[in-house]
Amino acid sequence: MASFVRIAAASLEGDACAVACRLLGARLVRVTEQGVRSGFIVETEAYRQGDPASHSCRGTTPRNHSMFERPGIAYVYFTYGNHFCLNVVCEPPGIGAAVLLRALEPELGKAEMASARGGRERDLTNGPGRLCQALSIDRTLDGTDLLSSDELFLAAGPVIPQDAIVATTRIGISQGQDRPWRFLLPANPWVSRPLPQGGGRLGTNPGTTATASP
DNA sequence: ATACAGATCATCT
DNA sequence: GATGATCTGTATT
Repeated sequence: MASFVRIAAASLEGDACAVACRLLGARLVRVTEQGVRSGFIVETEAYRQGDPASHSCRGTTPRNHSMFERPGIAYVYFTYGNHFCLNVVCEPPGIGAAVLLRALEPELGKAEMASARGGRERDLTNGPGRLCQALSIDRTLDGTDLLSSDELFLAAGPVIPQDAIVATTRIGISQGQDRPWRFLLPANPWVSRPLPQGGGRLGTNPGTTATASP
């Protein structure tokens, strides 16, 4: 059994954009009877308090109540009649802010991911619905504490330099389209889609490239 | 390469 | 009845 170093609670607390950047490079780990599946987070989106694109912006419902829980809680929602998406809550209870995990670079358990999902290897985890299917994440995991759970948790990964991160506008929303709150590692082949025009690096060294692999 | 319909359900008007 | 933090298969440039 692989050993993982859990990520510090403090790294999940704070502004959703900051946490979204901090989560890049971290591992998402899923443990079932099938074994261990894990991947490096290579793409995230921030959904903040008062954000018109966020499920939290019109208050709690039975669907989204876990988004108003404490940092480190998983918000898993069902959408478009077919798909689940996984978020990490990042603000104190009652605020309603979270980071959507949009793409992973597969690490362990690729065969189990493929059997859970089918399709091409390249499409295993490059999208929020796909990664949930590959890791067998559904609404039964809504509300899971990603800091303490043994079946779904976050673990440390390689440190990603700020200048390897690009911020772009978010995907699939109709409100708040101007906000550049999608964060990705543009050199990594597992992102859900290539850079649109208008993305900007956060750091100061535009020549740098990086992948999430250690 | 892009463009669409269809799946199928929680939530809102 | 419409919309949506999506993905797939099929059709067309």
